[in-house]
Amino acid sequence: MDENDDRLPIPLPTIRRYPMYLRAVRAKMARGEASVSSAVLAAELGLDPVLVRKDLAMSGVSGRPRIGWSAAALEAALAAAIGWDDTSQAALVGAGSLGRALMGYEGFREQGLQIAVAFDADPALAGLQVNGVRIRPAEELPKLVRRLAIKLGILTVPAPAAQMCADALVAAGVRGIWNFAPVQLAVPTGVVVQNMDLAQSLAVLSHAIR
Amino acid sequence: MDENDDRLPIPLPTIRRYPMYLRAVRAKMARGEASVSSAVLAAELGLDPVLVRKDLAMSGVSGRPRIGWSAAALEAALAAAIGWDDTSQAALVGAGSLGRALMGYEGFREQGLQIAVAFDADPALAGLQVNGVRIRPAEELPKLVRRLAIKLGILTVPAPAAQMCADALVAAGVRGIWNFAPVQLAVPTGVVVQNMDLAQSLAVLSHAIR
DNA sequence: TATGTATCGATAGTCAAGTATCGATTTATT
DNA sequence: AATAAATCGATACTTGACTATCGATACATA
Repeated sequence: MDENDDRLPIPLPTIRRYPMYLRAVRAKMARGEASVSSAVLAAELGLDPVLVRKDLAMSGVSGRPRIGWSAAALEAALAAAIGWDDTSQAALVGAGSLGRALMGYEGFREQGLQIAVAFDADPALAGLQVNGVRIRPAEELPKLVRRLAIKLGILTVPAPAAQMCADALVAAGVRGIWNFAPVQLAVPTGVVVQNMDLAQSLAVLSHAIR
Repeated sequence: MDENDDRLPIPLPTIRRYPMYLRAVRAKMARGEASVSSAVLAAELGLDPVLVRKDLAMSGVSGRPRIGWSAAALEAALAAAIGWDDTSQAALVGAGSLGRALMGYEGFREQGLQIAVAFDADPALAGLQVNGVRIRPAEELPKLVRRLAIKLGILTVPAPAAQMCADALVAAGVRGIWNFAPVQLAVPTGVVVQNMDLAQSLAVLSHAIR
């Protein structure tokens, strides 16, 4: 199902909302409902119905007046749009407390993500197993990531080590990095970095309640 | 220092970038530099110099041509704008692996955040101590949060429990919730929710490398 | 002292996201 | 069969963030 529509590039804000829609749609399916309407989705998620329709239309499916959208079709289209339709393997670098927390997170499965390997520079951690994945010494990263053809790296190392680890991941063939370190990474074009910065989020919150 | 400027409401994207600036400025101060220029900051952070100037101007400080901005003044102004100038206490709810990882995170200190108490429904966790903070049974939440006058809640519980815990926090007087659960919380007006949704971030990444 | 240069600050312009409105379509009801 | 109601889809509008340009300022150097 890789008929990847050149309809239009989907706006980033829309992509960010897709997981919300996907969860809501899956919940409806689990309750046996075959269709969903923009009005109901909007009410549940606190959005404008028009925005919901626009977002869903970007995925390529069409709704039917008076009925809504086919839940099954939506589920498939949304998952495909965000690349969650098939499982992709990831390498986690930095098995500190945050890294191990992510390794233990069950939710990734329904997001098409599987942490296939984990690495840490600390020899004391090597050999430890979390959620069925063994932590390996950092030296094995280049060979293993390349051999497994892993395209996604999860970076949960302390800030000073982040750039070095990112370089190693890129050199091993990774195409995207999910960066939890509070550092602006420099990567070659073609490699995508998504920052998961706690500080950014916290800043918005504490500014709002100041 | 609560002369909270009615200059202009600071745009949200700007607020999100403030932590980046703040880190960069602090790094320069640590290296003994008294001034920073928009050009240098922009280059380091991968931004446009004009955008940097606009962002920094929102904080209320003025730069000097040919010199740049006073690092010390910037540091103070940025920290004040995002409410990191004085330490605020937070209550963490849900001491699972993610919750404990956050409790162990050292970086919060320089972001003016101190996790003062932690709660969990699991009696097996109650009494356990992480990073100097003891985990308490959930029943004590209402009384303790109110007694300590805590204004910020960190929600790291499983999705089904999130709304209930949010309600409890709000009832106890919390004004802002940092929500790590993949759920759209319903809260009364006046209470701010900031979602830290792993799925949103992951969606952008896996869509980009699809 | 005069000139050059790096830097800020303000104005105007562009673009994208979100909002509002209204017509089109399909099902339900009488 | 006709009418009503609910919902989608398309168009225009508004808002806000970012970008580009240019003049103003202050320090360095000759």
